[in-house]
Amino acid sequence: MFALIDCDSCFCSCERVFDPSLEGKPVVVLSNNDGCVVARSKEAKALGIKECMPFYQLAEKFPGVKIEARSSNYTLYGDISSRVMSIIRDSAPEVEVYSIDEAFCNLQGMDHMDLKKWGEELAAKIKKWVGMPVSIGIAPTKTLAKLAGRFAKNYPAYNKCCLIDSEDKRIKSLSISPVLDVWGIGHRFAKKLNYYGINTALELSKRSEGWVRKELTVVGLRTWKELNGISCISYDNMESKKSICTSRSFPGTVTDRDEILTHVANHAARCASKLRRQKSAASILTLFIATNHQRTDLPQYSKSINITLPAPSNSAHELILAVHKALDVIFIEGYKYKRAGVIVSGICSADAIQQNFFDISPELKERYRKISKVIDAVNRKNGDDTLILARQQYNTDTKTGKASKFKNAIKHEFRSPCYSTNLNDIIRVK
DNA sequence: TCTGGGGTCCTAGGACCC
DNA sequence: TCTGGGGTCCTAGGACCC
Repeated sequence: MFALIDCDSCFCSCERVFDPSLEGKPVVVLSNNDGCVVARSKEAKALGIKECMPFYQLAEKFPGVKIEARSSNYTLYGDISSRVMSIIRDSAPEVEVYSIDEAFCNLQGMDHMDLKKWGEELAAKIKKWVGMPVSIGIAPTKTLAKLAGRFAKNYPAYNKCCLIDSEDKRIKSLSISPVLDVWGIGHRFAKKLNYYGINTALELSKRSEGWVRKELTVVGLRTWKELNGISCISYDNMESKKSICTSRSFPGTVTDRDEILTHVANHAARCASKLRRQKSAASILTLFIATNHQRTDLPQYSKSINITLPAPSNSAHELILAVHKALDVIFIEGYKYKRAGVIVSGICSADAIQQNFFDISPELKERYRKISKVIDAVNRKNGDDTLILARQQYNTDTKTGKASKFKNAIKHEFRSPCYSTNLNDIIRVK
């Protein structure tokens, strides 16, 4: 059996942990640049606020309604999440952290227990110890556990935990679930299925294997098997990512090549730091730049390019060198750019890097490695971006001579304090 | 008139997830 | 004025190789 533990309105609940006045009110959390809604409390969902709704439209669509908005504060959410995950790890033998607000547990060897009771107690413990409300679904496959989790979330009678442990319960739950509610079926597939007269999960599960393979590819086929009780989405610890991406939209638009270079240099440095944190290195770097695709009235341009590095690397120096080369190839003067990003892939362990004869000298490599180590140590202690490479700075203040990294900085107008991780914020709150 | 079969790599895009 | 960011996996077409 698998259990899915899912935080209820995760980001909104995190905000409420430290600001109980938000309890019972419609709360939304916004994306970077306060662009659009990425999380909604139950009350906000009830109002009809849709996921990904642009923030500025809230006032137009809900005049006179008091909606509490917060800018996203990932430092806070990450810390609360790790507390929740650590309680889950103490309660189950095998835990797979699926996302910031979800974890799967493999309950193998716990068959003798009352799993419904186990789930209810775990949910109560997480609420009591961290203040985070969670819903738990338990079933023979992950896809069915996800479905059970939805029932636990939507019907208070389940007391935060829904168990699908018999054929009757499986059929019943599939028969009342629209296909769109199934994990792995998105809007496109749902529309297609509806076209063929398939509206419930049960109807999908009764189609032939060959038909599902043809219409929904091998991915859909896995979902179909899982709905039929055959577990085939295996345990994946996801500790080492296969690709790492850092990208941002610019608050306005950018036309200057050098300014874009500075942005992507920062993205590259961030990728390097993420690679070092998971003790790996990447051999391929992808750079992409794009104009604002929503502004159909403006000329559009979107381009990406792959650079194969001479040898896998996790040093900011080498990745920045690569984005510099990459940008020279794809940048075209004259467009209003809105977004740029760096993806690193071809990831291997940092201890097992295959040397390349044509790479930079081992002495230089060693210097870069030492510099990275110092950067990590300083930034761990003093906060991200305390120490950066020169290429990452936007300009130098002519009066003070100090480097500024915050030209065109991201907007976070309604950001809550980092209550649980930043000493100054903790003191201020007290 | 008549032109194979098998493979890799790259690019681009689509679909899904949170 | 104002529309996010980070992932995974799959497919299709083109270029190129033998």
